[in-house]
Amino acid sequence: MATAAGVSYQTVSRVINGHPSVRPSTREQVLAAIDELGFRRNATALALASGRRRAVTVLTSNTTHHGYASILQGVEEAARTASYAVGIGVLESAEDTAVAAGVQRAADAGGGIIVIAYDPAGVRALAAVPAGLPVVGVVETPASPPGGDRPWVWADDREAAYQATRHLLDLGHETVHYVAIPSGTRRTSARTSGWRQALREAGAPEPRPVQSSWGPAGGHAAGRKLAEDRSVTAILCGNDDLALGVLRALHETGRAVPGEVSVAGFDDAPHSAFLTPSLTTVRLDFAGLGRAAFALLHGVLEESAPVAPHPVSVPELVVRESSGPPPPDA
Amino acid sequence: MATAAGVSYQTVSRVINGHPSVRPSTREQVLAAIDELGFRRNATALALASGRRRAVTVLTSNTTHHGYASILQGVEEAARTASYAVGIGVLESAEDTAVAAGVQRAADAGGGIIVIAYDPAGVRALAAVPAGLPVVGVVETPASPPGGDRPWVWADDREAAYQATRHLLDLGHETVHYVAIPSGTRRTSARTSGWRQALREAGAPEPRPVQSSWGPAGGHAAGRKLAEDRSVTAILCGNDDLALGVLRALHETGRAVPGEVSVAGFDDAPHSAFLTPSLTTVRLDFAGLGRAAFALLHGVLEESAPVAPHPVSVPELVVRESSGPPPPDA
DNA sequence: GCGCCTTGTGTGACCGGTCACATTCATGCC
DNA sequence: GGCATGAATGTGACCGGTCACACAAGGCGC
Repeated sequence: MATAAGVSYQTVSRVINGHPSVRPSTREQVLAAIDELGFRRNATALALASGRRRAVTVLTSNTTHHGYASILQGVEEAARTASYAVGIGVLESAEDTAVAAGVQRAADAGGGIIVIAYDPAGVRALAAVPAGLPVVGVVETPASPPGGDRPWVWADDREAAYQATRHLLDLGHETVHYVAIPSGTRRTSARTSGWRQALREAGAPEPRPVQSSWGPAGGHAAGRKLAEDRSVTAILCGNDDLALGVLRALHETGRAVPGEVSVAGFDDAPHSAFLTPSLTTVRLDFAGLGRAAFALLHGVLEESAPVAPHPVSVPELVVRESSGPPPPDA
Repeated sequence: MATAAGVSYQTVSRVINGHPSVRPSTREQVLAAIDELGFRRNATALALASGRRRAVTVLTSNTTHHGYASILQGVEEAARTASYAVGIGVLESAEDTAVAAGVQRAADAGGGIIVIAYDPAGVRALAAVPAGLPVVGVVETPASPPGGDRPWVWADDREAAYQATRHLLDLGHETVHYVAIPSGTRRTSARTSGWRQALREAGAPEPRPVQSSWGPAGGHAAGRKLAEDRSVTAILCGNDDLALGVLRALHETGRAVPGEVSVAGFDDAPHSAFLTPSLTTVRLDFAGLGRAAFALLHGVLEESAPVAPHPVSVPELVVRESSGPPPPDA
């Protein structure tokens, strides 16, 4: 474009990049030509020449889970505002080769990487990102995970679990059972430890957490098991999908919610408010988390970018119909 | 890398691209060097030089809806297999400027574009893609929409709606009311017309569809309205989220499902099987749709790629608890 | 034994930008 | 008036590859 329309060639570059020493009249000429020809600078060439890619790749094991999808949406929103392209890589499994392949792909894409490190695949991927690459992890627990020294953002899952458990205990339940999502690390998950802390503080017995999966099917299985135990009056679930399965299992076994058993979830998925009974849960701002992750990464990539101390979104307990006092005879 | 390790420079390129005339011994040398140095060809440089980007950008108005997220996951899966990078662009709204900006971003990314054109924003985006750019639309209705001549894939929504409506009519309902998702086009949506066709064939009265939104809140509002009308005994919803809201509204107004009113959804979202009552719905293979979209785009981008006549996934009716015969006195 | 075709490899230009440096020109100061 | 100074612009190299050639060596036919 340059030469033909305006007068020079490098000057175009200067105009685009807002270089100060360009005569106003020249600038306008170039601008006019740009406008007329509908010129857009080639992102690929720019990336090659400058070495920077203005792109971020989100690495995750799944795009359909509510939390993950919301984080992705948050990242995209922030990236769009900053004129960054957003790429996505799905980790096929937690196997080393699959994880390595995923990281490779993200690295090949150039730009920064955001890893959703809530589950085993994500945690391993975060750890597998070669040092030196700009990366931010969205983690459950901040205390140096395997991919330790990397910057991260998090929602305070521990606090959230604590709040939900407290809520149930305050209603008068003797203790609260916990159906856990798969943990990303070998160590106790933040959610589990928040739950445990609340129990300890209340001097309540600590039942063994029921390990489950991510989806409602897992919750259903766990719920069937817990339903057998008549002493169970309160169940906290690692996420709302799990809670849905538990609710269903309780229904099938004829246990009333919240009459006999109270159930609380985690995440406040969009459908949770409309279940019957509607689900008591803890709202987590995943989209905000995604935005924060991008902001942090942006700061890593460009020192000029705002490096706001990443705002830990405060979880908010949402009390609905699925929780209530324990039955009088319990 | 080249020169240092092996012997030449261009030869490396030949080896990588599997050019036939390279002496086996040379090839092995180069291969060894590549392996040793952990060399990976720079995707950016490749894109610049070759003009092709081996990437696909998915343009959508939302990443969190079940169907959309599943399509994205399907695209990613197929793209991963073909060593394509996957980008994502979210359309902020259906406003012309927002749509144009989204399309620009996708175009700037290079490579191909897949537009999820189920809603107004998506439909407009598909239409706004400049001719000549490789694009595939995931559409609701194939018959030349505004972005007419562009290749597309679809699930047979019409047939799906027809099946669901038939199912309810076969149970003995006099007619079936319909809660509609926002249509992408001004014309009647495929789902609506499938529903209508079933009614006509059965000689059933055709109530006016209730226009709603995408989420459960919209379904809830629609459900409240329909619940007032005691003659309503069967409701088909444009998607499972809507159905969830309807279910909730019916519960709130004391109408039994399926005792008094039957409800059917659309999509078979993961939670639908676990609702109480579990939801009768039509399963659509969104992930498969995403894979098909990519395959088609791949064919457009590389003539060598398999151009399988895109497999229209057949919708499958899943009958669960939420549908049953109408009450005897209706 | 010579020309010719085929095979393997190297060279130079180019993709569309950025960067470091050279150049031109007007200005201000002594 | 001569000269350093800074603003405005142009030039050449380069980012890391691909592509269209040129070119050397070996095998074949006559």
